[in-house]
Amino acid sequence: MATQMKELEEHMALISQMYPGVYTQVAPHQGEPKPRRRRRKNKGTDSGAAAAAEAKKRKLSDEQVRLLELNFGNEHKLESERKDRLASELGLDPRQVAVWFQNRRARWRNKKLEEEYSKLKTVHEGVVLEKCRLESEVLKLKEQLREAEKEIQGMTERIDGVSSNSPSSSSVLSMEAMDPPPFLGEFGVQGYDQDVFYIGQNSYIQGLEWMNLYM
DNA sequence: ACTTCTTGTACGTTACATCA
DNA sequence: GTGATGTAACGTACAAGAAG
Repeated sequence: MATQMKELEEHMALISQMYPGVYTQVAPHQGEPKPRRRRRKNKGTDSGAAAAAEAKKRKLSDEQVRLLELNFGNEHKLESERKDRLASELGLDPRQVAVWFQNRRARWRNKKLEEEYSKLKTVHEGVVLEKCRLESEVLKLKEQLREAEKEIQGMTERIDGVSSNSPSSSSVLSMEAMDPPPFLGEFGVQGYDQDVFYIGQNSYIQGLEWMNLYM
């Protein structure tokens, strides 16, 4: 929970960087939140007709919303001069215009957060996929390595068998005779007959074929 | 420098309208 | 009729700037 809050704060900080002047208050409220005062209900306080008339007024007309949206599109911040001008153009109270902008900014931020979230989610899914692919590659390569080591061992044993039959050549080829074991320069081929370490080219290619699936 | 006031903002919440 | 959703409006905390 604390981590989620931290992530959210970081996210909001990011948005404030991306859209300066729109989200300016980054600092979270510290300590225990003070209890909020409950707003009393209107029901029963007014006469029925007055309440109905009041209720009718609540929703802004399509034209009012259209103009407000147009203004919001131009600039998310609302200077008092613009607020007053808009209010008189729309026949609204300046307070209503201010509230509309507040709520509109909140909706905009939420939408932005959702967009950011889905972008990050997509990236994350890609990364997870790549991780799986790399892990599978590691497994394949390990398998190849085991095969190669087995083959080397087999060949070493064959060489040993041969050398024990002809002692004159043992000093040249026996791996045990060398300490440390000759991993033979950088790639372990120097000093050996190329045929001794030959691994069929096809087996290597087959081993890499799976990679093409991802290319 | 300090306090106080004003204004604007984010955020959380409430009340109401609308729709399935 | 009812629950879900959208939104206008409100209450609160906070920051910044102006004024005294």
